[in-house]
Amino acid sequence: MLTSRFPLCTIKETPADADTASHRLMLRAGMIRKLAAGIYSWLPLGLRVLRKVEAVVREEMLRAGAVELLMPSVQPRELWEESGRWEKYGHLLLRMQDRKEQWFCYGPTHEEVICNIVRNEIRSYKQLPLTLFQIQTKFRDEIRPRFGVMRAREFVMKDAYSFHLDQASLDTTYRVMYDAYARIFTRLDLKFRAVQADSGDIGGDLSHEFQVLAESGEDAIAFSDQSDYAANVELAQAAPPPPRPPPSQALKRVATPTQKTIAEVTAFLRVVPQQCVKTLLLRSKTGLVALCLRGDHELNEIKAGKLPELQGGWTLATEAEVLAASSAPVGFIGPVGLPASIPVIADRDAAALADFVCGANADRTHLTGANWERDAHLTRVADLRSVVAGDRSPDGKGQLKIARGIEVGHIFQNGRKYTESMHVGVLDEQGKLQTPITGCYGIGVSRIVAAAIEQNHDERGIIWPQPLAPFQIALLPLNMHKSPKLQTAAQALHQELVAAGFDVLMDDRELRPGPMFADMELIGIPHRLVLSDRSLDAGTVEYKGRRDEKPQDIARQDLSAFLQKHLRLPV
RNA sequence: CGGGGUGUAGCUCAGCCUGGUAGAGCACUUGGUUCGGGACCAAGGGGCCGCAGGUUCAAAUCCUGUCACCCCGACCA
Repeated sequence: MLTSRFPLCTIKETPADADTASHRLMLRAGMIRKLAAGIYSWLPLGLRVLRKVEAVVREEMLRAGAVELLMPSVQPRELWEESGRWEKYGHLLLRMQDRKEQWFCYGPTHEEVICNIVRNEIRSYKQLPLTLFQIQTKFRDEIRPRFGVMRAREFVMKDAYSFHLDQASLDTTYRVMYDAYARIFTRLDLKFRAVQADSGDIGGDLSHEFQVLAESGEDAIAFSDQSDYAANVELAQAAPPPPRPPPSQALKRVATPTQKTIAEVTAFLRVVPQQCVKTLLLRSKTGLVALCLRGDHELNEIKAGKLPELQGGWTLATEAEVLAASSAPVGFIGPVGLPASIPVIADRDAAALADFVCGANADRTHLTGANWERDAHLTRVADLRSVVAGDRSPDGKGQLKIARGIEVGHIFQNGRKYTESMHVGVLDEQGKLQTPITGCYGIGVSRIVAAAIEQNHDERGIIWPQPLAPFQIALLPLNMHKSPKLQTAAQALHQELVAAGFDVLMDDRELRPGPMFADMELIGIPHRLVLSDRSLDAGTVEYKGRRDEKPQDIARQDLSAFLQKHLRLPV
């Protein structure tokens, strides 16, 4: 490919509304352009990268036994009403009407459509298990799109759905997909972790996320430094604390005239936050609920949401409700002496404390030497808190560390959630109608492009991992327009490289060397060959890897062997 | 949805307070010089100042409305 025929669209200045490295570099390198909030065009250069990701994903899905199909991006309302998600999906669903005023949505995901296909086309257990996938543009009307294509409203996703008659079959496919995902991200040269995850609104039981490790990631993941335990912090558990020691102190009231927060109380009473219990009053559908946490821990709202007492949603109690229930303002609530009608649920670590400090349910007063059972009723113990770095891993091996990640893949087992509501049925060996169980498996194809850049860039631009690079080799003949013999040599080398199967971009613009080098480094082509009259006379070609400090001269006759050795042929 | 901000040339922005013929740098075109790390000189092209009303002899500038976009939060596979 010649730069004179391939619009590079690079820009020197940093665009105003680019917040992260990948967003900035994708705009500067001319990969994408914004059309509206969270909606981007893929320019030729960006599309080449997107296609490379797709190719790897497609190849590995096919290798894993999945079958490709393509479903519509626009879907009728009726289908979504069957699953109940026309209402439930909320504002994330982009709705629209056709000329007959029939309602449609732009598909944010395709469970409904795939179930519709399977229920119409698959009749017999002999056709199962079946895994279908597509690579498709999706639209989710995110409240706040940001970071370019990382959290866009319109994005490219690979989604796969598997159908099974029994759990063992689903487990097998789930494992196959897990392995295929690991192979995909390994092939793309990304540093990633597979982590246990919350299945969220998709619903279901078992779920793993594939997180590309990056400082700018929106998710926090916890992993053991000595085992392969890894989980999203939404879900991660710490090892349970040792049993509670017996009480050794008497309960004592202390005046805390102005101290409301844990930090103020611990400073005033000269105790550590680990010896305090903080109490949160929540308003649930059925009444007030008190949750107790150790002073240095934070409530994990996803874990809390799974408590039976909080089914159907909850909010923090208002100041008035707190005052009415505990006869103390916010800041002085504690588990001792709360009305019996309020269940007290303590996090495991809070429940393991003896002789702790807590609010006294009286204005400007705290308690020291408080103990569960003796002083405070304990309805139940649960895991309620978010893990912190340094917690012991739940498998007993090592300590948890916390890193940030970009979610690029998510696999779920979702039971019969969709097949039941969508009335998918197949006949089993006995001729009995069975509702299949399903798994679903997503990969954020366009997000991977951004994630790869987050992991691979420097101050000059992108540094593509070879499998993602839009071109493998940048061929730069310096001042070629001045030298007919250089022109001839450059064209010959270009053709030779193309014939050898490499993706080559030759810069035939009449540019000075500086801008040429800068452009090729910005767009991140991993290998650079420079030809000049000087090198021609010396019978060499200059080679420099994108990460190399210095270029090296390769004898012209050795070049082919050199490249075969250092470059992988494109997929 | 709440709070804050911005809309002026392809990009980054000045001009607005204090109304009076539309600006700079970068990018682009042409000519010349330069030529291994984002050159220089000269000459050009390019803007209904987001949109709609209003005030005024006169509006990018003041007023009202509206739309879009950005940031923080809430929210969110």
